[in-house]
Amino acid sequence: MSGVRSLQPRRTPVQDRSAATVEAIVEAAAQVFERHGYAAGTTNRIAERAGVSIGSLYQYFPNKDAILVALIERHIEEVESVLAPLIAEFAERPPPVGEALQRIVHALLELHRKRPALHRVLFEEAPRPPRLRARLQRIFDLVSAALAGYLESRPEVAVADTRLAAELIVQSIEAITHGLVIHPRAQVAPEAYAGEAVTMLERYLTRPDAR
Amino acid sequence: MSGVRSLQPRRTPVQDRSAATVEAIVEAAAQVFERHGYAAGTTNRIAERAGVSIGSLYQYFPNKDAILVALIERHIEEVESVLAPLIAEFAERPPPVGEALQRIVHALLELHRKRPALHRVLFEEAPRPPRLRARLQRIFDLVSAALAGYLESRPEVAVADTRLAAELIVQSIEAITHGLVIHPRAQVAPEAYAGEAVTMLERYLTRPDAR
DNA sequence: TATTATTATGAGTAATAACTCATGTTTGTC
DNA sequence: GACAAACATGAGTTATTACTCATAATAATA
Repeated sequence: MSGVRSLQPRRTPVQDRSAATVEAIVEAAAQVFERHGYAAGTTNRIAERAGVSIGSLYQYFPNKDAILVALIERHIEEVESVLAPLIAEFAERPPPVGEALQRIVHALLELHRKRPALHRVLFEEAPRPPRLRARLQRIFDLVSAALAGYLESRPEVAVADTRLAAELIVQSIEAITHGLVIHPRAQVAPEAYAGEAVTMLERYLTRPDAR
Repeated sequence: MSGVRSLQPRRTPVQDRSAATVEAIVEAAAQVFERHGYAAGTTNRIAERAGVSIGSLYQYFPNKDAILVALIERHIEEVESVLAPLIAEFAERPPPVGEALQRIVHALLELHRKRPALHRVLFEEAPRPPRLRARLQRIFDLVSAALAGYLESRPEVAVADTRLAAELIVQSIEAITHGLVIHPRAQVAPEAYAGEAVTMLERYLTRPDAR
């Protein structure tokens, strides 16, 4: 469990049918982890669910962790594809703070609402290989830097340290959406909650004119 | 893995030496889970670490989950013992919002800083039995209600819905301290970060006088 | 001291699950 | 159609681990 094990595939798909096999395995893994968690999500179960023999699974994934990594990378790409256009737009035509926050929170909430149980497994229960941790860290830093730049560009923003503020906001949004989606509380509607979170962040960043 | 299994001990300690055995097992479990995680934290390892035979372990804990539950309950009691006096004091002599937030955040951060790795196992990696989930939910609701009452009592608080605000604040503090402690980022000092979080929450709750 | 209740022991069992490999099948190429 | 490369198979191996139980040691009690 502690040795350095490769996450590279044994064999890279060449023909279409093997590409389909790999895709089936990844999707099956998502469903199995979703239902059974990481520990009880056995490779045999994944293969069965994918309609593929256990041998085929190990043709393309050297071990169980490699399947997990494939799933996490998939999610990361999804997040990037959602955030990148927002960041680009905010750099070119910076909208008011309220609108910017609203759109970020909304986009992330939508994204995470799709498969909450799977998300819990990927980001809480399962072990996170170091290389992935580094990658997530890099993304976090990039997003924080972009947000800090945006905050600088807005006149209504009034905080002492935009860099620190950006880090706090990214962390807060991440933590709040995760918490909301992964550990839902019956009491509060997600929309009302998310709306209030936006209000909180907006009030933090801006002070009303003292006249 | 899905059946309803008792979490009650087989045998309740009567003599002092058996009480010491139980204590040794619980502490050993903390250390083993801390180092190896839940899945790889085997009962045999726990017994060995406790200097006790595996048979003794199963005299007092019917299964592995029961040990986990004992650890979580221990932590819950710790949290309660920290929050209860604060809540009581805030109800009697409500301090300014900034001070109240500061003290809550500081207290929770201190508490969670002690054993971050263990905390990750207890609250992210390991399965959470339903009964425990219900208990945590109840505590969350009680704390939120108390905080809402406090917010009502402070004139400088200016939010539309104190109940909603209280829920958001509790959730945010929980999420931020967990995130900070469990997934530390080298970039930012925890103190600066926590301080900024307090600022954020304070600005959210209060608006400067418009004169 | 004799008897009983409590506590401790640890080799052994049964179940599970990650992973292998020898063999068979399909596809592409000439 | 013949050959080779790619792909697929699944029974079996090996290792691990939660948990049991028959037995022994210690403490309380009469």
